[in-house]
Amino acid sequence: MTIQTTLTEAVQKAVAHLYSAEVTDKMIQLQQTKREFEGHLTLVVFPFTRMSHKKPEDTAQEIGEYMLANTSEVAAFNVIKGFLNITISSTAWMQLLLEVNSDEHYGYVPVTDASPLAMIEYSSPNTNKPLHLGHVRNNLLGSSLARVMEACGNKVVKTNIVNDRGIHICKSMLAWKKYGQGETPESSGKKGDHLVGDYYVSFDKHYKAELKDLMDNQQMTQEEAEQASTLMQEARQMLRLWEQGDPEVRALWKQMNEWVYAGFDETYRQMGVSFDKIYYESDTYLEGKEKVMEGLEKGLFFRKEDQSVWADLSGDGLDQKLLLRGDGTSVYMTQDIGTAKMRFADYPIDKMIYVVGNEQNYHFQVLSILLDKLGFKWGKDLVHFSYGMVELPEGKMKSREGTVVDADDLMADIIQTAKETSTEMGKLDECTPEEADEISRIVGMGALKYFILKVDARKNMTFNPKESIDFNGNTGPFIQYTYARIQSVLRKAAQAGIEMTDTLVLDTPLNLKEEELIQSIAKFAQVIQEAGADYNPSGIANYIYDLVKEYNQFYHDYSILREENEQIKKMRLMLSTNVGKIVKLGMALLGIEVPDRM
RNA sequence: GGUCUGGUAGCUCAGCUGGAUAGAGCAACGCCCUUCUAAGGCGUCGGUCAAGCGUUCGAAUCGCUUCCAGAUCACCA
Repeated sequence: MTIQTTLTEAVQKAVAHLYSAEVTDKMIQLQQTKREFEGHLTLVVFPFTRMSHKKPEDTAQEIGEYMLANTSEVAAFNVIKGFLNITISSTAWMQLLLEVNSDEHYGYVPVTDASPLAMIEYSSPNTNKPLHLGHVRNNLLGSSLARVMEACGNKVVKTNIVNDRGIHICKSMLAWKKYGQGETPESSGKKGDHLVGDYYVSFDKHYKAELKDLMDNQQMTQEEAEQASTLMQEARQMLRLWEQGDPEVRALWKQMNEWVYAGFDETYRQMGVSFDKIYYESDTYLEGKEKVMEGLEKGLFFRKEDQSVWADLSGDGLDQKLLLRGDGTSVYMTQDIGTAKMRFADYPIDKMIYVVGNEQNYHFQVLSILLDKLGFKWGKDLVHFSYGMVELPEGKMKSREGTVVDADDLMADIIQTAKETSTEMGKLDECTPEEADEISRIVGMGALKYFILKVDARKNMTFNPKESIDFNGNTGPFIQYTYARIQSVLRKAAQAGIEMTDTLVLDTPLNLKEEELIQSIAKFAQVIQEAGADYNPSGIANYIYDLVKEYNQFYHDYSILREENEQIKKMRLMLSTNVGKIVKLGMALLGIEVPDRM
């Protein structure tokens, strides 16, 4: 039972007793008291003036007096206008600290067999290009959300849908076949996904050259040239062969995809993300066709003259939507329906969450309606966790202009920068080279992840690869640094032979900063729930920063190990231990590691 | 044009189930390392919360209108 809920009930009792009126939880606004006033929690009494028929000040005074007399946690109160500032007793705070201290996973809701199952899809790469900055935001948000949902008491299945088929894949394959001379990741030393990506670019280059040639020398228009292009025709032919299951094409496809997956695995590992179940579009698109045909038979969809299949969503205020082309091939939507079908068969899904950029808001609106029509129980309230674009200072990333920030390069750069900075500050002087590398990795990745996750997911964000990553202020390293310092204090306490205890009785009251710190620590449970309800991890990031900043001020103002009163010293060590614990738990929800020293 | 997002300090962002004088960091300028890690702490400077109207005891927060920016409305994924 938190202090918040204790007080909420106390207020309800007070109002019932004083004014014989029922009050709902919603009407009770208990907020943290502003710094400039005395007290911990403030009750806004304006809503109760209607029941008391008295001035706000008098109402507050009466409620305050009643609570002081009847609630042991309330130590004092004062009234300013319509605000009742309540001071919680020192012993109540101490009790709360002990409670937090005794719970290794404070704030996490345990997952049981009866917990609902949430499936979270994220990443969703194409196999013809390496991952870039946009994918980084997607992966970090997705894996963080998965951890948050789990902490909120859901069974979680992390899933990935790989787009491994289509004309774009054939382009890479064709280019490799024509110009590759048997190049492999081993022979070139390139990462598999980069190697394949290079051939995708190579196709585009040759294709452009062919178009230019046709237009210049054959007097063709752009459109005619695109039709006449032998390269494009060959790519289309390759796609047809692929669909027919041609052994040679399939073998090449398999080979190149394996290279790509090996490359992706490395990127995922460095990013610290993983999946429980991976789906491939090459498996799901046929299922989608089947499901659509099923819907057609049931009369949910209709066929046009050219044999294409459509859904009429005008009843839902939307347009008609294509589900199968005239030649029977599938479109994006068909594949998503097929993927949903397979997932539904594999897991008892209660909630499906798609982590996909906001440019696809319309797509998911449609998908939700279609899945609902097709009888998926979670279709109607599927969650599209829609996040904003990552923009560069020059504007959007454009592959054609070469302004795409590659995920692997980005991570390597930031880790290198962390290493240089740490070395300059002499932080790595006493480390072995292996330790130095490990700390640099943790700090660099921490900076990157925190920078991206602290921003509200819905919003577009600006990312300056050169300047944005800072190690001071509201950053990952600042939080990691504070954590490392806490661990240092705890090590020194252990060396000094100070025993940690589970119980502690103080003969002197806590000071205000200590009480506020306990209050901030305890807020963690609420923050997790809010992040889960909003499907947005940014609140956790900002909370941890506030907590750490508050602890730093405390750390600066009060000595811990130098404190002479043994009981107070132990209490402060317990306080520090728990700040460290919350920071570690919170950062874990963001997928950020914290080092014991740095 | 329709629909959906967003607009808060020079910059990057918090705050949004309505509550007290709108907060951080960066940048700029001062101060603090003989004291538990200075990736730190303290201070100064910086705001018409895009604009207007409305709802009410009270609006950055809710509603309407306007302006600006982005996304989307494909037989692309």
